[in-house]
Amino acid sequence: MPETIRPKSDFLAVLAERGFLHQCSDLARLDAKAKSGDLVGYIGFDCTAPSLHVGSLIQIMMLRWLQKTGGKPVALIGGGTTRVGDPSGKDESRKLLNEKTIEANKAGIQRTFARFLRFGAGKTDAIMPDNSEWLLGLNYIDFLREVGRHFSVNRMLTMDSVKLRLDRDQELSFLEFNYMCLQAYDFVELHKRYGVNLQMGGSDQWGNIVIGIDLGRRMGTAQLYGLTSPLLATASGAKMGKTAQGAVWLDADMLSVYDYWQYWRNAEDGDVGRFLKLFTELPLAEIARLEALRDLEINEAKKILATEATALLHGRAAAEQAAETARRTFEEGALAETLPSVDIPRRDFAAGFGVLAAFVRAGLVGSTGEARRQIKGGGLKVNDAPVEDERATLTEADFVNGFIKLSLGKKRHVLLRPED
RNA sequence: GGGGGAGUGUCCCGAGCGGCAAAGGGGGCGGACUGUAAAUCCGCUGGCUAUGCCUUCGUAGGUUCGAGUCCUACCUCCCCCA
Repeated sequence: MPETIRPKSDFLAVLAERGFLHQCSDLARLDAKAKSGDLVGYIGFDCTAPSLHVGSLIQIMMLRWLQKTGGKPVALIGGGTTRVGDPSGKDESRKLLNEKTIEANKAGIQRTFARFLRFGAGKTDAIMPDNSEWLLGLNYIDFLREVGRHFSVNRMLTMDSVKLRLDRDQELSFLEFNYMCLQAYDFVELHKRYGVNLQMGGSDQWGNIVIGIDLGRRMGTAQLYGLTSPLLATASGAKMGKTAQGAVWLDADMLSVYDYWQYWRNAEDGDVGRFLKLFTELPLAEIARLEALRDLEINEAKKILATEATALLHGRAAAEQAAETARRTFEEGALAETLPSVDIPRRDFAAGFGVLAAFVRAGLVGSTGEARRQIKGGGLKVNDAPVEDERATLTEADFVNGFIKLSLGKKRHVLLRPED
């Protein structure tokens, strides 16, 4: 459907040609709105973790493009909804996060946004409100009378997210059912407070967004718009953002710049073009050239993807350093002292540091048992030599240029750094 | 309210005559092959101070030399009837 209309606004043109568009509530009028330059778009983010991960990157990029094409981006933090706890996590005893944790998480997430968006008080400067500002003070009866009467249960029952659960006889709690109401209310409230007129999100948010638009109409706001991005999966169908080591975090404290670079470097061939369009700002002509590369040559495109995507998040210098670290490690087989490292007190090596414990400490394996198994399978190396004996120990004699290099498989490396 | 069924390795799905660290998948990790890719093949996929010890099958008790397996109560979910 995006192909049928040629957007006239820069914003929608960019989204369409770079592959961000999935659904849109009223493409033509939204296009006109964007062209007139008073588009204020928001996307909601949870703050259940101290950092966002790659799964949110596509949304962040949409906000970034919005700002770059003359709109105002609003990154809504779900401080209020986080306090309730996302009920979709099955029977997983939803841990209620305390206020302090939520505040800390917010701070972490804000750091990431500051990389992609320009915050401030100007017309197109980004803002980051928190829905706890209006949700926590809600009075149930008042809410029902003023807002609740505008929700049509008939309509809500036809929403995919609801229908799916009902059809499969899966429980849908009242709390969950209300989740979309709160989100719809957020939209209207953001419109009143900040003039927000567009909500964006992943395709799974479509229903919630539409309900918000409806609510706005019934409550007499100006016309609101909705737009979703496609659900991202890798070419072989896996969900994005999860790797062996867990989520691909955007905060450098939770995932090193080097590992972030590696994540993109290891993209599948079939994903390179799409990822370049979504997660870098290279011109489309350049991307077309890169994605046409085949076989060995596509590795060059992957390196560019990794460096460009990393540069957006961590800065050009850090990205180039990660690229250089990878080059030394993989292409020269040399020891790059810029690999991720772990500090170990020097005295631990005096009596010999057990290899099993060393790999656990480096975070490459989760337990000594796993280390043992990996040794059996030939997966662990110390200074590039396979570990044969699980009882081996590391001593001062093993230091090469001041480090001991531990490897899991061919790709994951960590340096042990003695600490006095 | 009555009747019937189900909850299994804390990633998921799922088998399990009283001897079980528990079949089989998926996913993940490692190895081989490659290009730090995909596909394919092989191995691994509770913890530890490790020829042994500890902890796991919804929860709590009980029977037994021994319980995921039998009994009792409870919790949660599903189906049928009212």
